[in-house]
Amino acid sequence: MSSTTVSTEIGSKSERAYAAIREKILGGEYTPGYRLVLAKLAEDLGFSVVPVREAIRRLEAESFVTFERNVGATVAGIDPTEYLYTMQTLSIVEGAATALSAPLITGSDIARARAVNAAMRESLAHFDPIRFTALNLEFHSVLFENCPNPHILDLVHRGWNRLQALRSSTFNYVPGRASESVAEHEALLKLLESGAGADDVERAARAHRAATLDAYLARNAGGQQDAPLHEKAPLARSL
Amino acid sequence: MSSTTVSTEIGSKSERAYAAIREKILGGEYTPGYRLVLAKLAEDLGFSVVPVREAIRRLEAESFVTFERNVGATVAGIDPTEYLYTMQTLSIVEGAATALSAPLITGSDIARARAVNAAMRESLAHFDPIRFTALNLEFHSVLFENCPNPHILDLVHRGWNRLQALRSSTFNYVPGRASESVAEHEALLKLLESGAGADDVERAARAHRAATLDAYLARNAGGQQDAPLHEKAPLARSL
DNA sequence: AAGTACGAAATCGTATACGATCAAGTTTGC
DNA sequence: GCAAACTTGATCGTATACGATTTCGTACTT
Repeated sequence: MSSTTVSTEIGSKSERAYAAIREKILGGEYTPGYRLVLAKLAEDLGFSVVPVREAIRRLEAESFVTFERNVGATVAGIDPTEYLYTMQTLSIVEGAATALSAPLITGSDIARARAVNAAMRESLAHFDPIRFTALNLEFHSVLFENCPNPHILDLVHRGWNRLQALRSSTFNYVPGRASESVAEHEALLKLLESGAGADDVERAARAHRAATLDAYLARNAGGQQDAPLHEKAPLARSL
Repeated sequence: MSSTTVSTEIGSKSERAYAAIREKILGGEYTPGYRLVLAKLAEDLGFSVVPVREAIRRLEAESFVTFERNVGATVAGIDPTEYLYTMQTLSIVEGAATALSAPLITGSDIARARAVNAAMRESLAHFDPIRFTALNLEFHSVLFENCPNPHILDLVHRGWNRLQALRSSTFNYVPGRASESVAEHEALLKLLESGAGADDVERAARAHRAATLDAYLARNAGGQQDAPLHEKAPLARSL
């Protein structure tokens, strides 16, 4: 990243520290469980502890790290329950955002989404999950970014960030689900082209995400420690 | 000066500063537009500027104040557009929370809600809008607090906080709407007693909030500066 | 008289220092 | 040998100080 940040560094040090730490978490340099020590971070990043502390508190608010008083911060880990909560919440807010976007979507938007979906199918054939995940975000972005309510849009972005923080692309991988997803994308586009009502769009968008979650839950049900998730599984399907 | 850290005081100073400032905003001591100067706040509260700054940043994240670099924080004001965004977002997340709570609700929950609703009707007869607003939160809390997804519940709480920060109880007052609201509450309770499905509960909960928003929009449409809100009005009804 | 340049006051942003608190390892008493 | 109390090391929490930035008033120019 950084794309040649010119000599005049933009933003306050708190903001730069936030961005830097966030990148290192998402980039995998700081793996879940890694302890983020203020003094060490400040040393590494070249800042003082105060802006680093502010960055950490912000990352805590966005659930990238957990924070314990007088103990410190650790990178948030992969937790099946958290994954379920996040996916369910995202199914709700993203469904709403997509429905609110639908009336404003243009033909060229749909064309672009269709091109992205084609690229997804291709990346699937080449076994490139990284690219697939990136394209998946791009596809859905086209569908929800026209949402005229910035609060809802913000919640959607937070949800996607959280999924990234959970490393869901490798975490929730379920064989066969990816190709299903591509097919559902095409169905979604057809629905939008047909000028369907907001309710139908919302339902379809929710169902799409719920299907991914269900696939994950179904796989885990066959696994070993299935008690806690089974108990909450109905939540995934109820909406 | 903090030579004797009295054990009665709990939480870090940042947290206490946050709580104190938040109370003063909600209590009306700091009205919208009021400039929150770090040094002055620190003086008033008896803390140093660092924890106060942290508190301010947190309040900013929750939209209680707006913050501008090198300028400072001001208490967020009443903005019809923000009100619309907040109500619409709340209709979505609260609708979902209520629907997810519905299967877990007990008979005594419903009895309590009904009692609260009776008190609302009474406070309406005595022209006590403060009490009415407080009871309204209590009523809805009974309906959504069983939501097993803490992320969604958190979003609902943020929405209600935001409404408080906007002072919606006086801001959005529409004659006649309050009594309608009480009637809709009873209908909601009957729906829950009938064991309706999650979809129906969600729709009803959304419609209840959308009706309040609609009443506000309808009143404002007859007002003076109606252009910007009219443009966004369809959003309110679409979900 | 209006607009601009400049300077002083106000305020935020961050560095540094030190006290407070917690976890863990070590000693002591039984 | 084991448990409880103590010591120690690491880390956070906050106060204070100072530099950076913006704002606003004032004088100067046109």
